[in-house]
Amino acid sequence: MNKTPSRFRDRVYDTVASIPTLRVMTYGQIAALCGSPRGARQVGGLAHHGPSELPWHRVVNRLGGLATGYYGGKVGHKKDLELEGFVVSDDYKININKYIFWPDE
DNA sequence: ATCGTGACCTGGA
DNA sequence: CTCCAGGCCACGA
Repeated sequence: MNKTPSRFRDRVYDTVASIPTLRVMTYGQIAALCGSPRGARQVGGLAHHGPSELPWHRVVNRLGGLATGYYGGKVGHKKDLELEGFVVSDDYKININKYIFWPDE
């Protein structure tokens, strides 16, 4: 009996895990896909306590900026992105409109 | 069980 | 792009 435990956090995990390489998704985007267009805040909260197995480094804010609370700060986030092959600006931002990814694509 | 905090977003001006 | 305010869900103590 389990009724689909598809909770918000479970969907977020699945969505983040579905992000391919060299692609990024915004918190609001994931939140909207999970059913809460205003629950972006929670996405960040899940990222803080969420499973480290997921590629949280592929998740950025709508401005393409890096996460403030990331492990090591924006610097650590920038490093992980570059390790994946991303091109991060000197302002710790990425070409969001170029790396942004939607599941429909 | 409650309370507070958090890696944010949207909309209007 | 900036500034202001409200909202959402989950986790830790």
